[in-house]
Amino acid sequence: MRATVKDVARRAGVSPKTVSNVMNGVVPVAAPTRLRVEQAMAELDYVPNLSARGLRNGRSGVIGLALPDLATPFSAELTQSIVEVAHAQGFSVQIEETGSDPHREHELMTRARANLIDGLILNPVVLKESAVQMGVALPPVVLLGEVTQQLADRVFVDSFAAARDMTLALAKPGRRRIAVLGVNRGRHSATAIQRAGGYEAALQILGIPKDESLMISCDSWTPASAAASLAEYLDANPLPDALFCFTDSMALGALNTLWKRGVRVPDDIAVAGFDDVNDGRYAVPSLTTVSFDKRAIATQALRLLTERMSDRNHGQKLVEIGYTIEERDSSKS
Amino acid sequence: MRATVKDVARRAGVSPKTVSNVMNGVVPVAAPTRLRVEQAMAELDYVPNLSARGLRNGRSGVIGLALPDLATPFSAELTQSIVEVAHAQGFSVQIEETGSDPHREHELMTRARANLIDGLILNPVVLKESAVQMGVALPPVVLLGEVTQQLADRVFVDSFAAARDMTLALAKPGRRRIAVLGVNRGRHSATAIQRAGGYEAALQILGIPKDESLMISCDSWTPASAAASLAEYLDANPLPDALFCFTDSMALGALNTLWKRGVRVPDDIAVAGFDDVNDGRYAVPSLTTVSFDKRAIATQALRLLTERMSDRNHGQKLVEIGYTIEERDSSKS
DNA sequence: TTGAAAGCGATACCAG
DNA sequence: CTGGTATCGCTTTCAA
Repeated sequence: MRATVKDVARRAGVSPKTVSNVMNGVVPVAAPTRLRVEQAMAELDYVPNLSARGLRNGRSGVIGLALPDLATPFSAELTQSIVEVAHAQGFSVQIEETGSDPHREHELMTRARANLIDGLILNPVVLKESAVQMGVALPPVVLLGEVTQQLADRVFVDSFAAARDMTLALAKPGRRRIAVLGVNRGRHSATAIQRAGGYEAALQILGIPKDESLMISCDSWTPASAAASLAEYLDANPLPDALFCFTDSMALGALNTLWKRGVRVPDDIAVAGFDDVNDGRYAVPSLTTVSFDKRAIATQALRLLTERMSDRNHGQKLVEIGYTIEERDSSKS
Repeated sequence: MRATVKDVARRAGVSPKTVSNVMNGVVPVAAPTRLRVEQAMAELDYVPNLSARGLRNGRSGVIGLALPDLATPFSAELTQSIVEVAHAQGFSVQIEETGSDPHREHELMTRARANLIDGLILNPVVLKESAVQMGVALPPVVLLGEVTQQLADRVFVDSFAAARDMTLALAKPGRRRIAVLGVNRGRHSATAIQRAGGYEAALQILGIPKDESLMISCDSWTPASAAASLAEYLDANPLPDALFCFTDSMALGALNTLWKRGVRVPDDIAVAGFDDVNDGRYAVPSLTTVSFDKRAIATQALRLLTERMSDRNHGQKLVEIGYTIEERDSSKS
């Protein structure tokens, strides 16, 4: 049977309250008393029951992290940062996968309280204003990414500007047929819309007419799906001069397809991605990409979340994270 | 203020017990009563408090997943499988990172009860018998991987045999200088020891004398570390005929280094990895690897964990997961 | 089939 | 600075 505060208190000859004081360290306790209590805790191998504490305090010390696809390297790197930052602040992280399903995104937000979590960091894909509005009593939530809505706090990279700048960077002399990979026809991924928008803005700046046939769709943002989509595309279309993939994962799949067909990168086609994951940096050739500080995202998301937890009523807070264009071998001219 | 069972009960004109019965669905409730209760729950936007339930039941419905490095694609894919399988069984997953620190591994096991979790799936790196033995009252734990100890349940791939078979597969005619990358000098990674052992066993079968200078160390199993280690190695040593990296992540880093130096894969050197991550399948060239079913690992780990939770006293259970050698372009002869 | 009341373990209030 | 006590929300005997 596990030891409780009562057991510790009895063994130390004090009251449960004193034991609690020793643990929480906020109320001062006389040194000898503290020593007796600490010894009793050690002897009994005492471990506090967090369910009980959570019930009493109304906080569990756990935050939720919900991502669309847990299998991607980007998810892994972001998760690592968030877990490490959360841990440093005394939070545990409970992880969820939404599968880009708006219904699931909504359920996670509204039922968060049931899931034993004090707050939620959510990377939504299609979450619209409506989904956030309807929940009257939302838990503290911080959104990650480009979704447009006015209620929840949010940490984001300016995908529009980044995609525009990347497109401009790809448009070296002689490279005018610039394709994008990752357009989602049908589904309304906010990220895809932003990045496609930035791409189109760049074309306008460059004076290149928009060509629908250069916008390659790819519903699942995975290497497998990207490789297949690009292969199918190249069977029916001429090789573009450059290919801007909306994620590094897709870019890696694209590189594989190009290599299989004997297309040389960057000589025959320049390739770029977005996210700057480790595997892109070590791709063959190393991948040009939009880079941003994932640790900063984690830090800011946790800051916003804790601020929201302590004051549920302040206005919406937005934090923008900067980006850089990392030109690597896949687009060197 | 959040609604409680009492509020629901009052509104439905029943007792709290009846509300509880409706939720848990085990004790039969008359249809009209159930309807009234369900309506009351909906009207009050009732969400059960899991801390209270956990306190009462002694179970939180959360399991822990502790991995050495959350940033790797392998961690991501394994996490995805475990989250999905756990979710299907009604468990949430709390994620932790050990950083390969044995002290942290031990702490997670012994303090698991404090962390609000019912059980722990742990992928240890250096956990020795001692670390498991000393905990008198361990929580339900399932270990992942090759660590040798006799107490905790475990799901594993036979790394020794897999490494042996991969080495044999690499040893095509004319390829006798087979190197390995990922040997950990100093630290005692159980996985590294197993894989190095399998490699040496294959050499013996092949009648190739072991050559210490072909065992390249690499403490951190990341692409960055692998790329750097291999570069340093190649500066001082001739190119081997084949390179067996102990993880796909390292292999990707190695491919990058080889490519930068103009070494052709597989013509000049065959390369292989271990884990079969998505990014390896789409590497340039696509990566030969040891493949195994990550979903099966998740399924079996959860089965062992739930069995252990319902019976803390049965003997140690071991489940072996099969593997296959996937020969892809990086080692085609 | 349903109701009343006890109690899981930790904490905060209020005395002393 | 420390002790008694009520309480968080839910489930579970035991009765009816």
